[in-house]
Amino acid sequence: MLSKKAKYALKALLYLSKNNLKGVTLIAEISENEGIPKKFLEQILLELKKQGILQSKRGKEGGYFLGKAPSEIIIGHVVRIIDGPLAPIPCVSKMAYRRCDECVDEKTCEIRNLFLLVRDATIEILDNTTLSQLEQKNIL
Amino acid sequence: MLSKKAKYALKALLYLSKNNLKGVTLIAEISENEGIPKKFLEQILLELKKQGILQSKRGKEGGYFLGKAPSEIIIGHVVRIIDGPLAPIPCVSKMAYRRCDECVDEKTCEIRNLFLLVRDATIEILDNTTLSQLEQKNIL
DNA sequence: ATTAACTCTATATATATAGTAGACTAATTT
DNA sequence: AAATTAGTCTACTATATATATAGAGTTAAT
Repeated sequence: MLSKKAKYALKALLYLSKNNLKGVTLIAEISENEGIPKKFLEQILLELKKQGILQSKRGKEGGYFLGKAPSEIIIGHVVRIIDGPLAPIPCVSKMAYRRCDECVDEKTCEIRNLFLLVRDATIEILDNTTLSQLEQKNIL
Repeated sequence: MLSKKAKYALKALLYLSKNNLKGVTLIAEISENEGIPKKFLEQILLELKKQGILQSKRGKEGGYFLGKAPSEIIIGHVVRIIDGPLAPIPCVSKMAYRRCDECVDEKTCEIRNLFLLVRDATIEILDNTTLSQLEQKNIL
């Protein structure tokens, strides 16, 4: 499940990507144009900045801009920053593995082996899509 | 994300499938063997019964048993019964579609078009796996 | 000095998840 | 018929997560 927070993050990144040549962009501008609550968006952008996805300029004439090229920003990475692991259950997570309490033998757990496939399919898509590729998806 | 409830449901179905020839199985037995809280499991099995996945016999000598053959029980169906839609966002859901509040043009929404792929990949796996196939997954 | 804009921490509210409790109903055994 | 066993149903509670909101603090340009 993609949270609204993560969806907002992706919307903001798309907006920033489209406006990247113009220099910095205000949080308020993104908020208004994309319909995202401003104070909520502040937190999201700050987190993306701390993770190196974005950069910012403070004070008057300040704003946000991309921290790297759109072709270098991986969607899976962004979603993980905001929502945590992509894995549908903790026991199939690479980044935040956690054993199941009840599980006797993980290797033979049928449910785990099935949802490993789901994880792999999800990761395959999201870790192989960059922000610049995402921009192209506005046409079917 | 697969909830613990849905994982419990799948564990219970696997257990019932393995014991299907023996006749009925007690909730208490499944609970003890699979480490699932009994009263919680009651609710889960009841829901699966209402949806035709399971059948039960009440009173003394009663218990649960599969409502159809393991090869007829689709894992995607079970997960939907317990957790709701498989779609990662409501706007890509077939069974529980809901438009996004902020979305201007859904067809050109890049995020939607990307997560349609994720949905399709997930559905492809879960709707093409039956309970009998899941049983086979205990070997790698 | 003033203003604009990002930064940081705390708090609030709503919803979902996970689990518990107890009374009720049905079927079997004695 | 009574006792026992086992599923059925409804309500409740606790905790966590998601979705914000508030406000004081910091930085940089004019």
